[in-house]
Amino acid sequence: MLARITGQEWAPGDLIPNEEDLAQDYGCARATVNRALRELADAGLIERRRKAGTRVARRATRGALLQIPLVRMEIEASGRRYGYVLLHRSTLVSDSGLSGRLDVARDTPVLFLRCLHLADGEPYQLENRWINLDAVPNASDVNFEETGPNEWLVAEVPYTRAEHIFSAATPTGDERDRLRLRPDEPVFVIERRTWLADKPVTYVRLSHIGSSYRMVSRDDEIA
Amino acid sequence: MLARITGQEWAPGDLIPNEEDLAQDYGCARATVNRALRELADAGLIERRRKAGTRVARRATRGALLQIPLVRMEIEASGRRYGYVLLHRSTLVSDSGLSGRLDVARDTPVLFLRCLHLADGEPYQLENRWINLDAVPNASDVNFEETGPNEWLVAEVPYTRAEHIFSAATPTGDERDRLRLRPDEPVFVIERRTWLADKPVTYVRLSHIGSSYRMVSRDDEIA
DNA sequence: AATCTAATTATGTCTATACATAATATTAAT
DNA sequence: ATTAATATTATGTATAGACATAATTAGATT
Repeated sequence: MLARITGQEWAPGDLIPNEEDLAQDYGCARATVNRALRELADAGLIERRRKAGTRVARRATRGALLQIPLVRMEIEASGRRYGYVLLHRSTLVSDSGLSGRLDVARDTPVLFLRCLHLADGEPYQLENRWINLDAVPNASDVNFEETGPNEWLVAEVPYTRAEHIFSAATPTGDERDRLRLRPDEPVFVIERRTWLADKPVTYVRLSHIGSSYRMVSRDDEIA
Repeated sequence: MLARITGQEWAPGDLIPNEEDLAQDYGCARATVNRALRELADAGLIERRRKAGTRVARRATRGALLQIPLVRMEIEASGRRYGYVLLHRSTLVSDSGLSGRLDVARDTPVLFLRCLHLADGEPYQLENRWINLDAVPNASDVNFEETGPNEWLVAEVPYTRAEHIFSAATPTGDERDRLRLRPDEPVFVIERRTWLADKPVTYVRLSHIGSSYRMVSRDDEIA
C-alpha cells in the first residue's frame, strides 16, 4: 500500500478502498489491513475518519523526529574527547521571573546549575539549567561535579511532555566569554522544558557555537 | 501502565512483568497488553526485546516531533499578512556541486527557484530551492508566480524519507540584502532534503532573521 | 425547506487462538 | 573450560469473530 502511495497510483487526496475490500485484495484479515493502515496514518501518509473512509494525506508535512542526543554521546561520536566542568550550583526559591521559564509557583525550591561541556578541551556547549525540586527532590542530593545534569535527569527522571525552542541569536556577553566566540559569531540555542504528568521538571538553555554546530534529523519513516 | 511509569512504581531500567501476567492483572487479552506496550515503546518510554522482556527506558531522550509548518500558515497564525515574491526561476542540468546537495546523478534536469516570503510586507524567509525534475516532472509546468514551491510540493508530492539540518549562521551577502538584516544579525537556517522511495525529490535552504525567528516543538506525547 | 430521527457504514477496539522469531538458558559434545 | 546444539521463553504477528463509535446518509416530521 505504501508502494501504491509513493507510486502515485493512490495520489494525494484520493479516497482509498475500505479495509474489508483491501483485506480481500491482499488475501488477509481486516485486522491486518487495519494495523498496516494505522501505521501509515501514524507516519502521516494517510488520514482516516470513521465512516468517511481513508484518504492519502494532501499535506505530507509529516514533521521531523528530532533526536537531541546527550552532549557526551554527540562529542564522542565525532571522535573527540568529552570534557565537563560545573561552573555554578545553587538552590534558590522561584521568583516571578523564573516561574515564567520553569512554570512553577512562587516560592518553589529550584536547583540552578551552570555547566560547560568541552570537545577536545574546546568549549562546545554552555548549559544553564533550572530543576524543580518539588518534582525531583532527590536532585538536591547530587553534586553534579562529575556528571552533567542532563545525563542524570535522562537516566533518573522520565517525562510525559516536552517543549523545545530552537533559535539563532547574537550571544550574550557571558556566552561570548564562556564559549570563546569570535566576533560576529552567532549562537545556536536550544531551550527545553519538560513536564512529568503536568508538573514542571526542568528548564534548560543550551548554547552552541553557531559556525560549528549543526542539528541534524534523519527520518527514515515507515517501519 | 503509563501511570506506573510516571509514578516511578516502574522506575527507569526496571524490568516490567511479561505480557501474559499483565493481561491477567488487568483482566484483558494479551493482544490488548501488546498493543498498549507497543504504543509506549513507539513513544519511547519502554524498550522491548524478545525473550529478554520489557524494561522502562533508561534514556528518556525520546526525541521531539518537529512540525515544520508552511510559511504562509506560520505567518497567518501570528495575525500578519502573508506575502510572496518569486525572485528567480530557471531549469538547469546538475553538475558535481549541485549533485552533492540534491544527491542526483550528473546531467539530471533540475528546477531552481528563489523566493521571498513576507510578513506584513517585511522579509520573513528566503527560500533557495532545487527540485529534481526526474522525480517530479510536472513541476516544470508550474510557474510558481502565485504559489510557493513548498506549498505546491506539499500538496502534490509525498515523500518517504527526509533529512533536516538546523543551524545558526552569519548571513551571506545575499541573505543580508534580501532579508534586510541589521549588522551582526545572524540567520536561522533550515535545510531540508526529501526522497520518494530513495529518489531525491528536493533540496531547500530556508533562511530566517535570527532575532525574530523561533522554531517551536510541543510534544504532548502518548495518545 | 428546515429540522430532527433512525439506519447505515467505515473505522476503532477487543477477544481467543495460533504460530513465528529472536534471544537467552540449558545441555551435550569437544 | 570452551564451544556447539537444543530447549525455552517473551515478544511479534496473524487470524476470525464480535461489538463500539463516529460520521454520514436517508427518511420522517415539522
